[in-house]
Amino acid sequence: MAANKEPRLGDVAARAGVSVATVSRVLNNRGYLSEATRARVMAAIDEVGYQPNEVARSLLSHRTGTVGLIVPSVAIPFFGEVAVHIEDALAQHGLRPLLCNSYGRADRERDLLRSLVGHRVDGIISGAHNDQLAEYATLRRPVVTIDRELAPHIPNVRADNEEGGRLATQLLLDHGARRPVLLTSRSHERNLRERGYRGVLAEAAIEPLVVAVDFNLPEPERTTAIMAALDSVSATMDAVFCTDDLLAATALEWAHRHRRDVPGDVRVVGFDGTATMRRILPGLTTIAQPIADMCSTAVRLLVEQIGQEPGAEPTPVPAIALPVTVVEGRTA
Amino acid sequence: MAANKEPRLGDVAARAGVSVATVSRVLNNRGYLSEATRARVMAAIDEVGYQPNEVARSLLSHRTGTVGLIVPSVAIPFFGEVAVHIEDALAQHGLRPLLCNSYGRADRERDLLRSLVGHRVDGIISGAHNDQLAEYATLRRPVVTIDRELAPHIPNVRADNEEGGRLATQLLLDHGARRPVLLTSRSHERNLRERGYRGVLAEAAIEPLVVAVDFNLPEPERTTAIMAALDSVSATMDAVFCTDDLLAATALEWAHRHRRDVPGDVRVVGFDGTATMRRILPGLTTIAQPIADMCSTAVRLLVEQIGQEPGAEPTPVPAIALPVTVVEGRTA
DNA sequence: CTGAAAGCGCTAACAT
DNA sequence: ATGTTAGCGCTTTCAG
Repeated sequence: MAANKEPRLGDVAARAGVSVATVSRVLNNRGYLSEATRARVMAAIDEVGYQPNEVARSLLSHRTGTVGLIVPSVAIPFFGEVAVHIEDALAQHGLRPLLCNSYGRADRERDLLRSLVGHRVDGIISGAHNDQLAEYATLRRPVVTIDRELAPHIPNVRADNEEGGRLATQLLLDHGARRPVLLTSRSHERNLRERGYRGVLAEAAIEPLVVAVDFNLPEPERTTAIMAALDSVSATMDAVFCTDDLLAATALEWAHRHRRDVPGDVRVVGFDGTATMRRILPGLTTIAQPIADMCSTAVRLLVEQIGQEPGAEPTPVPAIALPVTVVEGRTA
Repeated sequence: MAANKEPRLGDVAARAGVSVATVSRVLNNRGYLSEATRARVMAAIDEVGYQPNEVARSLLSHRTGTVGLIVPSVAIPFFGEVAVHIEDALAQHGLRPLLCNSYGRADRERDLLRSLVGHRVDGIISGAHNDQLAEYATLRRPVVTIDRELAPHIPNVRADNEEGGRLATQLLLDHGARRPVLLTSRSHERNLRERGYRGVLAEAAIEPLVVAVDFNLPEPERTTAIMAALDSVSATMDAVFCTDDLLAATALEWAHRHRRDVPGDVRVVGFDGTATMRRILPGLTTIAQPIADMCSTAVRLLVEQIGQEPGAEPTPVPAIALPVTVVEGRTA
């Protein structure tokens, strides 16, 4: 195994017979250089296989080129896809994500934040699900959230969840459902997908029926809970709008176990529409979030904040909601 | 937005009325300290909300506390799960992963490696799929691969793929299949899952039937290609062993479209058995890789290499193959 | 027990 | 056009 000693600027300088400053200049393409020395330095650089030490550069520039990416778990298809697109968008700005899985635990997220600040990340993109962590307020670092309202002054990018809820519910009604139930992870005022669902049902004068199963329950409790929740409304409903595709998958399994035909006996619509999910369950009818757009937007907002670094005016950026699309499958 | 100026050691020192050296000592718990000053410094530390600058520490210690994690894409369930477990295992050693998606492109992987070395990551864990990138040989940095033979001296952790191939194939035969086809992403001598498949068929005196569809084809070409591949063997086969669960999902869709009952007309077995996949397609019969074990083993090997840093004896670590398990679903 | 000072690898004045 | 030097924020001898 090669000795772990990377060549330094001085090694290149010595080799090229110039000073470190000169090497630094050709590296950063700054100031006046004679073609001759530039060439000589270039040669020396790849003779010794020199690669600038970004750590040293960071110390001076106060920029590490890294961004903390916090998600509940990249094993969840939605966040896996988010991670890919974020990484891609960051790369276009010469940034790399430090991956953090919070598992939905507030304590872990707190530790992660400390660690990221310690590493002096240039910014943080948070898609975690713990609402309102006070720590974010005192971070002294640019933050952008994905599908999560953290605080009024923190930019938030998300899909148009309420419209998505409306589209899903309307689609079920259009296909003949009379009693669509909402299966979600947390039912509350600010659940916009739920609000869309309730809105459409109100117009249609249909009584809403909501069942909730906590997103962060461990398996197999979660699956059991979902099954039980569906059992509890089984007699009265003829369709399910699931606020994410994973719930929808379990709803399909529930129907299968109960010999209920989909969409004949019960219609199912999901939410998220990740590429992976559509590959695994191509038949699933769902509402697709514009993940790639959301991610490039989030990165753009973050980079803008990083750009005006010091402590400039907050440039008010309200929540940005991007349009969703209906993916017609054969489950609704 | 708060000014992006983190407090420095000097700020704490001034506040506590001591020198920076003393603050450094309490931070690192080194040398002799009077309880009085220690307490005073501690107080000062959290009065100013001090958080050590890891960048500066890294410059001195030659350790960044970061590890490059290269995978084709965390949006792929297997690699998403790998990423989660790697992050978890790294965290136990105070390390964080810098996430890199190679999309299976060798040129991108080359760039990623350069960038990671530039960032002076403490090590690299590679689960990417481009075989034999020469760059790895000259990395001067600890490397461990997951499910990938890079070079004889680079430790590799993987599932017992050949045994998995055998188990899958045997299971199909046991369930009555007479002509199981292998659907894989690349057919060749060193495809161990394929070797297991061929081995069992040889014993049973059944002619193997292999169709391959490149893993890195973009959608929707890939799905089309898989469908076509299955069409091409449709008449002669009665079962499919897919070398990953994504292929299996598409095989199920193929059967659905052709009104072929599963497992009545055609039996399907997959490979990987990630938690996510099992949640989405709980009925799928598959061979589960011990992902958590593989990841903690990979991290352990990496940390050992990092520990003996300089350029010590390579401590020969042959490929480690961990046992797989059969997940009985209802597709075989 | 604590402080002063050197230096990690690099960039940016300031000289020459 | 190129070299010298002073830090970036921290740890670590070496003094005291």
